[in-house]
Amino acid sequence: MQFIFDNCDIIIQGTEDFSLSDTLDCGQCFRWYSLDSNTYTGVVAKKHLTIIEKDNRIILKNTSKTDFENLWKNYFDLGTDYTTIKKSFDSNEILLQSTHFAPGIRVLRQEGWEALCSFIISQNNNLKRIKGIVKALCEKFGEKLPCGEYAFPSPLALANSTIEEIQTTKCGFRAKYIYDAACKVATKEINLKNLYTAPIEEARTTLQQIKGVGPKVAECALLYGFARMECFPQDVWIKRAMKILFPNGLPQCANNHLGIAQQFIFHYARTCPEALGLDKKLKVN
DNA sequence: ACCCAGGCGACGA
DNA sequence: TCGTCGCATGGG
Repeated sequence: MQFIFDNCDIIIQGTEDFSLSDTLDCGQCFRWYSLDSNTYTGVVAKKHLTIIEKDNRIILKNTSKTDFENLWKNYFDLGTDYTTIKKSFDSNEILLQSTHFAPGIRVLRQEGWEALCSFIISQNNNLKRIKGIVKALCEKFGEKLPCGEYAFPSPLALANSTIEEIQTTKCGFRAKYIYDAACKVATKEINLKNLYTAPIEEARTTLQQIKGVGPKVAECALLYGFARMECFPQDVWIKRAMKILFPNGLPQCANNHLGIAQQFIFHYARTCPEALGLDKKLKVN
């Protein structure tokens, strides 16, 4: 993978391990929208970005070398060698199929608070509604940026609001959970900075002190928001896949990259359940 | 009308 | 400790 700085654009060459649709539409993030089949736009950390994919290149439009080095390179985890990781999965047939199905998936390194809040919203919900609620939350409580887009709301902005106000975003019963998370984070009762390096069990326990955060939401927040690649969120799709495709448990070759394996399996299972025998009526609890 | 959605908390046994 | 049920809202 090579990076070329062309005026205000960043051109990424060698994109066999990076596809916008695979990465941004695989269910891990909620603030990216496709304008057409090869253009996406989104906001991360108060920065708005348009990205184009064409001719085996990915172009970050109208940004800067500073933002690329300080934000985007880390956000898209461009320093990690996915070729080697995917190769390590090849000894298992199902993992091989899942990496071949969407070879351009990369697990994003999202902001911690945004990931935590977004995955609280994700519970008993679907992707379209999650994105709609997150969008409404940003527009109501987030800082308006010069470009006209909105940043993800700070914990303090939500803690200074009320459950009733938060409910206007149509998040339903999750409003009280969002509020509790915002209060605990804003007051530093829970210090998110510790979660990057704390022992993983301690990090899980800490997050589950928040109302509405159980094992699954905590696991997602840690994986997507705090780069804890040893996490393996088990939602209904992963549970179905485990039952049918991995009845004897995950193969050992997945152990060093559980979070990445999970994302490939999740996307494969959710996108083509029939071909894999993953009937939606399959009970997993 | 009914069921489901990247679950979780409350409650009863 | 473990199973069951309700939960807000919208789409199929």
